Amino acid sequence: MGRQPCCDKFGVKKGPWTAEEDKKLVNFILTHGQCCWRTVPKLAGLRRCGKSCRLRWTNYLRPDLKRGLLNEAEERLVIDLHARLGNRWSKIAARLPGRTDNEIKNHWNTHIKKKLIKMGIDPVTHEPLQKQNNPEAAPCNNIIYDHQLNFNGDQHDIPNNICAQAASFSSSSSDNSSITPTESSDPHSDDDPLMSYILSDSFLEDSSTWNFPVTREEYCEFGMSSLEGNSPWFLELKDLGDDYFGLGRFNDADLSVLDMSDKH
DNA sequence: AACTGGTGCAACCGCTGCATG
DNA sequence: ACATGCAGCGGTTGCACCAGT
Repeated sequence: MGRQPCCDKFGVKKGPWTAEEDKKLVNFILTHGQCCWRTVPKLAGLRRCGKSCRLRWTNYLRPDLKRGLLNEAEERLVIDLHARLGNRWSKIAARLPGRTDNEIKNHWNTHIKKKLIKMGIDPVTHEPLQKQNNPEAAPCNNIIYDHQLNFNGDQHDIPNNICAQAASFSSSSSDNSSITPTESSDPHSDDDPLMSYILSDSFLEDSSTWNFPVTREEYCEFGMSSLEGNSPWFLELKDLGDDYFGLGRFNDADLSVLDMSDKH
């Protein structure tokens, strides 16, 4: 029958993570890699549920995370992706390197939703609000896309490599063969190479759009930008360097578990 | 200075699909 | 084939912080 239970519910700590717990989790994952969350709390010496550890790592401790508010371009990308994918936050997050589903979901609920309502757009259907009050009104699907990411225009906040790949993608895949039927049926995907590329599987498969640190030094450098200011232990960690972790560069096995390009 | 309401975000809860025995 | 566990996902909650009164 089945497997062993994930974790016993007794003695499992809940609530905000302490710096000490963060340190233990990061140390464990950098040493052993990201696998089998069920065993992580036990092996890392944490009184947490594996689920909680996974969440903490993916939403907060992961070194490739960007911190801070989404910029204007990211916000518009989220709106466009939401119009196409709905509330599938993980799918949306997969198309925004360095952003988590939780972060995007929160940003959507606290910022974008209100903005759209203010603009007279239903955040669920992406249709004008008055259209719903008056079904007779003429359709106005372009209202959102008037300000969408324009491949030839406002793309200064999108990483250069993504734009470059979008350009080559649009020239090499004129038949949109890598786009799912649902996505390719979208009336807007044809005329926006950047969106077509981002929605395509090629985007997710192309690891060059991600910049994941592979050493502890790089983790510290990389992580500093995201955790600086709100995780005092991280300063300490940076100072301790390899002495603290007792390791230098990762071996191949470590690298393989750190490759999360297919996870989000 | 104290209170109140709004806001933002981290973390939890519960469900689902897939894997496992 | 079936029961069960796990990982992942989306919805929701709780709390800290801040601005306004």
